[in-house]
Amino acid sequence: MRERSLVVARPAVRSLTAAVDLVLLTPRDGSLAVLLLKAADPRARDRWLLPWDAPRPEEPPDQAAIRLSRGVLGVPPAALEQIAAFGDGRRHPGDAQLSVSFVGLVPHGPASHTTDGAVWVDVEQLPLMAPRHRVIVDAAVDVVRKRIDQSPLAFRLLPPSFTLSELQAIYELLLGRSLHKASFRRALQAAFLVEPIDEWRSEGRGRPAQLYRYAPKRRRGMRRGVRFDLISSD
Amino acid sequence: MRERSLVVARPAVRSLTAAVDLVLLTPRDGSLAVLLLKAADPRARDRWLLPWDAPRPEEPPDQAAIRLSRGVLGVPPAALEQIAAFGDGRRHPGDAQLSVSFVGLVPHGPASHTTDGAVWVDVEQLPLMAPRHRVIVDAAVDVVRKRIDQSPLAFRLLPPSFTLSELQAIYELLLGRSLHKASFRRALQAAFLVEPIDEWRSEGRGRPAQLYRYAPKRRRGMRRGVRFDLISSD
DNA sequence: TCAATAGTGTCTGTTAGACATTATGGA
DNA sequence: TCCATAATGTCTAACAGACACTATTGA
Repeated sequence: MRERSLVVARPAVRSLTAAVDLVLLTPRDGSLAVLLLKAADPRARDRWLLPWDAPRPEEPPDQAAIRLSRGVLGVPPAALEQIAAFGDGRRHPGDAQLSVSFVGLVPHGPASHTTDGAVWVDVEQLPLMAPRHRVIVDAAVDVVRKRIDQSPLAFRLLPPSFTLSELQAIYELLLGRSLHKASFRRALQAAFLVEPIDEWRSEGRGRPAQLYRYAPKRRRGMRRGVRFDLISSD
Repeated sequence: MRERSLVVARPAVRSLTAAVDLVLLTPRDGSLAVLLLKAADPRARDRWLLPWDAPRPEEPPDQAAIRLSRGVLGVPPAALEQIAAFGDGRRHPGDAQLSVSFVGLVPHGPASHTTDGAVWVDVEQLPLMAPRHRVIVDAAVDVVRKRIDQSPLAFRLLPPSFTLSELQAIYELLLGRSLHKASFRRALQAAFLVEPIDEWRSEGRGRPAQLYRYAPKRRRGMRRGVRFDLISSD
């Protein structure tokens, strides 16, 4: 078996064309929006693009993602997570063989100052895009939904002090479903994630809401038994 | 801001050196083992390596990972999941700028036939390796533990028919902790993942165990409220 | 006073985990 | 017979989700 000994021999690195593709998400009008750029050339095959670029020499991919965010928004994202590397046949706007993709979360405030040609689009109403960019956006939303209960992503979208209703709204947006108010607050208490500060905020009509701040205490003990939720049917 | 308009202009792809690195895991002696290769050159900086290679022209990274597995084991892995792309400063044995890494699961049977220079090593007792390979192995175990309850990874490590005790042992191995027998079986029943076949297997002393086969029915409804387990402390 | 939102108390069905018990083979 | 393993029944504490209720403001 010649194939098998080849592997033990010293492999040699090889070059390929690579891009860093960035999915910036922000809460907007009660739903999640992704930042898309309009192609400079109107005759371009793909009218709408994710921000992307080739990493510069010696530049790690996550640094390239941050640079992309600064380029379109002027600020780095409040949270940045790698999605995956996509290198299948699906077409990339720059025909990169490999796409290292990231998802960045952006709070609502600074999100409005974008460069020309950049628009926030509801993730449920995407326009026609390059096939690879399309799957990257879908994967980005999946990544956020899977990691939200294991990293403080939601808090990065809020100012230092916030009401529990605001926090719940962010969770509902990122998870894509509504949560039960009392259960949400009980779970929060049990997790020792937030603590109340001595301030209240009155917003229009109802009773003023107490403000909280993110103050994670030591993590709780082990999670319990195996849950077989959401098993994919292979 | 000149920086900002640069992004809207058409980026150009650029080449960089890339590798595909593969973490093959198998159950062995009651713990998880990873396949390492001994460096061909004994004066090499890194004595122990993960199987890796540059992807061939036009070859998707996952295909390169399967090719690597065939090279060292003669067979493709029973399950393959992408870990991530690592492109930070940590040193790679081939000095690749970017590592697209995969974790493959291999059942115990065929796992013994390895090429010369390939050994199975307990993941808890890793030898000195290149820094990037070290973080890739750690990330591989994390990926398996996070995806095991959302994809049928455990079943890929078992023959078509198996006892529930064998299945539980695989879960315990992959999760790295012991599970409660009655709860495990209840969860299994509730998930409609397996069905009994009309066979029993007697193994040594005790009562013979009924054999089961993997037969996932339609997935269950939504999972319930937010769980704040295992929140990382930022 | 009403409307609207914040926040809490209580009940119920589900279930994880503990424990005990039965079942069934081999030594 | 004793022992080891399989498999199941029962109890309890924890908890998600539902519902109702109180609290507190602006209109």
